[in-house]
Amino acid sequence: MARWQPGAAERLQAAALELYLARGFEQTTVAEIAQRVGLTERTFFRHFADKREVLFDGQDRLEQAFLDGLAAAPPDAPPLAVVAAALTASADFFPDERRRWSAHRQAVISANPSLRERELLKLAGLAGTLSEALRARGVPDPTATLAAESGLTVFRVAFTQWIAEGERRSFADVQLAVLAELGAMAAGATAPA
Amino acid sequence: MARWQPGAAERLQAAALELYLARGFEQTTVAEIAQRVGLTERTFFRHFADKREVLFDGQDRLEQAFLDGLAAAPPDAPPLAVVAAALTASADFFPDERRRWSAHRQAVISANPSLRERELLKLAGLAGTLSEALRARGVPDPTATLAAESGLTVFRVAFTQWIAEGERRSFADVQLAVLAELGAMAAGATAPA
DNA sequence: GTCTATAGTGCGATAGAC
DNA sequence: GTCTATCGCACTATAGAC
Repeated sequence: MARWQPGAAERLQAAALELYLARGFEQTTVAEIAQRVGLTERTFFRHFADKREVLFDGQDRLEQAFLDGLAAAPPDAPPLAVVAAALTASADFFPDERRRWSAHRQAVISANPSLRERELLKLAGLAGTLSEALRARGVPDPTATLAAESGLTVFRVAFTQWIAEGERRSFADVQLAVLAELGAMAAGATAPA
Repeated sequence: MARWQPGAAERLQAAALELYLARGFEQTTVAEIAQRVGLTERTFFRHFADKREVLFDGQDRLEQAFLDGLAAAPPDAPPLAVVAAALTASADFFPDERRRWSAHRQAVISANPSLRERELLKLAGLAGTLSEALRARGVPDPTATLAAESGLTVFRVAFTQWIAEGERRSFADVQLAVLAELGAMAAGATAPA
């Protein structure tokens, strides 16, 4: 028999989310999380940089999905269309089966300012990656940054709606609807009478 | 003579920014900041919730400026135009004399992820306030959220440009240029060929 | 795997302003 | 007397150093 069970990181994540949900983020100590899966505090910090980080992984894969979708867009597509392609590619990460889990995780995050901070930093990182990729395609600043940030805004708004009570549409569908709404809003403000 | 000098919070802020700039945020202890202005650690935490917060105040006044500008927009203005009015009102907070100081402060923040997190939380708070105000004007979601978030994106991009080396335009001018660029980008993506 | 610095909190005491 | 700013001390947990 193995000296330690495999999947330490995954077990720590599961235990952390449970405890954060049950008694709140601040009321949960790292020692408790580690103990629950038979590990030590020290081991927790070997896997995750800090107590918050345990809720934010898989970000790399989401980022890669964005980049893949972006790369698949036609070379001459306008910036916002390129971003839309990236967003579409990300929809695979949010199948209907994941909706409940996403809602739980989001509830924990939304309830704690320090977790909100970390979430915003991660999303800002995604926006930075996207705008960087746009610049690599030849889109100049500030257009690249504006397009990337707008894309992330669509992503966030769509995600919030997707996990809302009673929402039935797929993440992809919600995202398309929000994207259309963004276009309408921008057109409404710029269209001459 | 008074037992304590007035303006404790202001003195703590000044000392904190100096030390953060000189030796870095993490390398500076709260005890050092407090000692430098003749106060104790405990008093620092009476004025600021945590070590980061000392760099983020006056946020309330900026928020109020946004709201005032927003309230001054005509009732039938489209959402993004209302947001533009709020942005314009905020320009008073960034006169040319403040450009250098803003750049220094931003350098400290940008150099530290934990400060970036706090900054993003504050900006998200502003966006939340704006979208709330739009909803109060009768703008439905998700348009209200999209307009508010887009406005903050413009604000952030403009601010970054305003403090960039060699930039001479006023904050108001930069912001207008970015706003126009956002309109062009949105139009470019939605306009049929 | 242990040891330690530091952030941050709770409660109480003190000293001045009014 | 009340109110408020400050300080002192004990304490926990995070996070990093050794």
